[in-house]
Amino acid sequence: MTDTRWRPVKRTRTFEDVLAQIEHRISEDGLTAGDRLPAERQLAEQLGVSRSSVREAMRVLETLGVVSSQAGRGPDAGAVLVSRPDTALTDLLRLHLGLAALELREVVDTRLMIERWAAGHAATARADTSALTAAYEGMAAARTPEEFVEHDTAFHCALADASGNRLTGAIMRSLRDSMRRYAVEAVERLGDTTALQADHARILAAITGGDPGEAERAVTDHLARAYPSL
Amino acid sequence: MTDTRWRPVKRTRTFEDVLAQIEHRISEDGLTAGDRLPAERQLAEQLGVSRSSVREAMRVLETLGVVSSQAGRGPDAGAVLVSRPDTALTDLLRLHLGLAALELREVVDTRLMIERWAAGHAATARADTSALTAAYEGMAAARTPEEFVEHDTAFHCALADASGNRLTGAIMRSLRDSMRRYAVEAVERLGDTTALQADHARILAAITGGDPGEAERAVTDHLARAYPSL
DNA sequence: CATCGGATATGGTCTGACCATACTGTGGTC
DNA sequence: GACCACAGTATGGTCAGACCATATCCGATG
Repeated sequence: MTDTRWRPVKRTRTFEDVLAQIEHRISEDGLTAGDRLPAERQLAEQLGVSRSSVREAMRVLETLGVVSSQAGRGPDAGAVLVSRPDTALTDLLRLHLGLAALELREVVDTRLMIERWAAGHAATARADTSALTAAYEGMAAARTPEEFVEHDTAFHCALADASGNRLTGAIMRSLRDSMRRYAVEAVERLGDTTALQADHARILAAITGGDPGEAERAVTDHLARAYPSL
Repeated sequence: MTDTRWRPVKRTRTFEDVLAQIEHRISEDGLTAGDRLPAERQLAEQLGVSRSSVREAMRVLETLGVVSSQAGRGPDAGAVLVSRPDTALTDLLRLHLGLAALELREVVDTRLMIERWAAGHAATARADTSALTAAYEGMAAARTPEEFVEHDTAFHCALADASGNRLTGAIMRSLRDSMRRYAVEAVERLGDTTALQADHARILAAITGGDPGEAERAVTDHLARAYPSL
């Protein structure tokens, strides 16, 4: 009998092959954000596959925040490499929360972890606090819970960015975005937001004062107040 | 003249509409992992779009670790809802690292943050350490750097899982996977791994002993030894 | 020189076909 | 009745070709 004993466990799908090729090009040619990928039809011909398969690969890359497609003609058109992990992370968290595969508590705990860490780092590094201050002042003018949450989100994301680590910043933004609706509920339940604002002032002061320990404590107290049930 | 003044700012693409519909169904019907989605052709007919658009939406969901497609017939075939954020996160990190949009230092810092946090929580909760012990013993038998890194990864992922937070566990696994190649290089550069193993023993002891402070210190010291340049 | 309009390149969508895969049911065989 | 072989069929995976929408480019025209 002929050799039929092995057979690969799972056939790699064509679009996965396309993905591998593109990823290989990126690392091989040292492509970075701003560079353009060949057009879909051209890529399909180069790789000897149909345009559909190329398109499915593009969709994956777009989902991962690695390319951005633009129709039309000219230097801005076509598939351009970008680096936008935020939206990808947000989609990921939102969907898995919707699937009940993640609990809100896990998200909030992770947030607490990141914020404590970021606050400590920002204080140690005496980071630039202009973005933090701006968000803090915006909060004072907020009239509705939605508005408040919006500025609150900006404050906490600025805090994460102040740590100087883009990855934690991106995770933080995604965590906030995916739980926005719960944040609004929490603020409505609390009613009064003056205490939350005072917390922010304390965090800000600790960072500008360069006191990491106090900054971490302030963040911990703040989140304990915002999510008392957790 | 007819009303042409408005025009939506950006036309939503068909597959995005499909995505929104599917996501709506998930949250509305309370679908969870294990449930099946309609077949591609059927979904296309229901939504009044082509199968290509449905397929592109499926590709997105698959990329985000939310569905898994299987050809054939029967209860296991078709698009099944799953919850596998790990692979999605891994792909995301790997690609953005390849794009030089993230630096290794940021990844390692994030890892340090998670591991300290997880070790502290695991110690506080007196978590089950059987997985940790198994990985620790596997490490002793490792002959090559690759083998060592493999068991080392298992140890650190078990550590993250021991915190009881699936999100941090998933992030940890993705961080490790996306930087595997650098980990092997680091181990090769070090040569001797006995010190690293002693660190692991110390971490393990702190957790089983229920001492969060010591657990965090042990993790910090361990990573400082493994990545001295950072 | 400025402006307008067609040519063109690009992504987005649709249709219909075919293939590979894996279960389902049917019928025959023992 | 139990078992097995095989055709049927529902599913995802891929392909080819067409058409549309959009945005630039470029040449003709004033």
